[in-house]
Amino acid sequence: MKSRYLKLETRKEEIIRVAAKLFKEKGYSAVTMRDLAGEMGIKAASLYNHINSKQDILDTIIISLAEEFTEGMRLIQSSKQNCIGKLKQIIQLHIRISSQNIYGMASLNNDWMHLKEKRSYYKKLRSDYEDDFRGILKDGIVSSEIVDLNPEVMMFSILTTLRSLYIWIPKKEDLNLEELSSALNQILIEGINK
Amino acid sequence: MKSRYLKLETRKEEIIRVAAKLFKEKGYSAVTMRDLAGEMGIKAASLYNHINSKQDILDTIIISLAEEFTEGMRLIQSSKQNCIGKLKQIIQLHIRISSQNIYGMASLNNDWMHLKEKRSYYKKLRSDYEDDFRGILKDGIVSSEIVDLNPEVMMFSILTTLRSLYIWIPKKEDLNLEELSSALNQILIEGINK
DNA sequence: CATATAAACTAACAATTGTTAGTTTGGTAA
DNA sequence: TTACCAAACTAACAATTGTTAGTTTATATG
Repeated sequence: MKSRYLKLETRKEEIIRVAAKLFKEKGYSAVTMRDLAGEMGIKAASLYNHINSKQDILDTIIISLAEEFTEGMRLIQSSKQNCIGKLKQIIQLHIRISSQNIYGMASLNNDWMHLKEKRSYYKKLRSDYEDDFRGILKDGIVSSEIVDLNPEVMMFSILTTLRSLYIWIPKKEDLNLEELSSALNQILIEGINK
Repeated sequence: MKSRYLKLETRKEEIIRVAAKLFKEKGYSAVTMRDLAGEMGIKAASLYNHINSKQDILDTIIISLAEEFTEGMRLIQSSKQNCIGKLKQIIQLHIRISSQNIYGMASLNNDWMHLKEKRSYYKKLRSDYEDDFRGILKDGIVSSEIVDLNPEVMMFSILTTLRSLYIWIPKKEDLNLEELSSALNQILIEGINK
């Protein structure tokens, strides 16, 4: 048996990574198994030695990311911080996950509707995440940490910005993640901070 | 000849409108001409009495919207206002166009990569738009109207929020556009306003 | 009535799709 | 050597794709 213990990435993981890159460029539906195989330097049929189906690749990409966000939010919720502190941690969370998985984030944002069995599970995770986010904002309003504006609009504004980081981070290699984090903290938070 | 003078919408326009709705739900690539025909209550081949190709539908949806944004920015630029005034008008512009064409905005955001001959033209329009936007922010920094933060991050934050309005507006029928406009003005502008 | 036209239809096409079956290759372990 | 196995291959499939050709239907105009 070929030893994988020293290897960083299995062949399967490599396929999923390359698939995510193609999905970002053209979207899940427009990427064919022959496109993916071509990018891997093999024939389409050979992919099936490693993966079960095209659908499976998408499921893996999206669900693993969604669960990562869920786990991140869980940790933030369980920490004893005020509203602003939690918001800053959410920004950090999005920057970290997005920068580590630029390609996958595109699928998470744009191709979740092509999930099948996993679709309702994904929607549950997303909905719970937004509920937590909204809760943090509402607490902040009650405790007068943030301005008393429609929490739905505040969440929408912050969250869509964070969800789009994957589009933007790769274009700005000169700006490091520390600077980005600092700038976003100011722009997104100070704005709603009393 | 059947009189169209009194009609609000030609059959072609109806097809394009329905197509945009389907494109929003599943993305351009995943929508088949049979899907579209089914939604119109006719057979796929019948669509071709009205439209030239599937590609043509996408081109029409995206380019007309992109040109609408370009024209809007042109008017804002030619008006004699300060930075903040222009930013508020940009917010208005996005709310107006997005609310009038919820479905088309999805294609503009997610399916532009499936343009063919029109792709470079689209990218030119978008790039020019962003240059104008950036210019307004830079002027605002020089004139001390807005805080001296990375204009790229500021533009990214505001613009991604505005570009995602189409996702969000239809879910919030209780919130009228006046309220939305007012809330966004506060959240997006006051935040960067000194 | 005769004609024209908008707008639907049926039938079919060539290409492309995801996937399967069965086979070959090359390296590793016994 | 021998056996094994991961990972590639060729060939093919049934279904689906966008689109074309030719025809029918219904309505409106002269």
